[in-house]
Amino acid sequence: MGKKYWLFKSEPGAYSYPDLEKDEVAEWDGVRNYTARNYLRSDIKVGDGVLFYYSNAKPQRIVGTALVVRDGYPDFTAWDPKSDHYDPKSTQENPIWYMVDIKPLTRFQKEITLQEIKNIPDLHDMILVNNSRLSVQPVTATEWEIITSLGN
DNA sequence: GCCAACGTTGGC
DNA sequence: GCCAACGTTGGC
Repeated sequence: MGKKYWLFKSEPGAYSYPDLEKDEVAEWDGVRNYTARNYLRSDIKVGDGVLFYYSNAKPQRIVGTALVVRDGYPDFTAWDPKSDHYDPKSTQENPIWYMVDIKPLTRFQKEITLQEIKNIPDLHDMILVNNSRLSVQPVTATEWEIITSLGN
């Protein structure tokens, strides 16, 4: 399997790119959507590229890239009753939710806004454009190339 | 702040 | 298993 590409969303007030740079490695926890979970559990692998997107921001935009440094493993925050992401249906024997670890790669010199993406015909098929709700989504190699060459 | 789109829940 | 009702996300 070759290298694959993804887009992860975060609200900058909840977890920003500078937070990732400070932490050096982030556990991408708290995803509670089955489509996104399937990607995290089965498809996202060490070495894959991640576009870091700010949702609910002004403007919404991609601010940089990150690198996957750990394959999917159970999201233990689901087991913690004190966590905002607690889910009593998930157990250590039968975990429901998964996460990966990422580290910062490059912070864009020029951030790419959602509006710019919508203005580029070759990016019109991005899930970001067509299903704005999915918080972990695949990106094609072509889309990755266009966006990173504009940003860096 | 509004609301469309989407995902999940639960009654049947 | 279907689908209506509800809750959430996130763009505008």
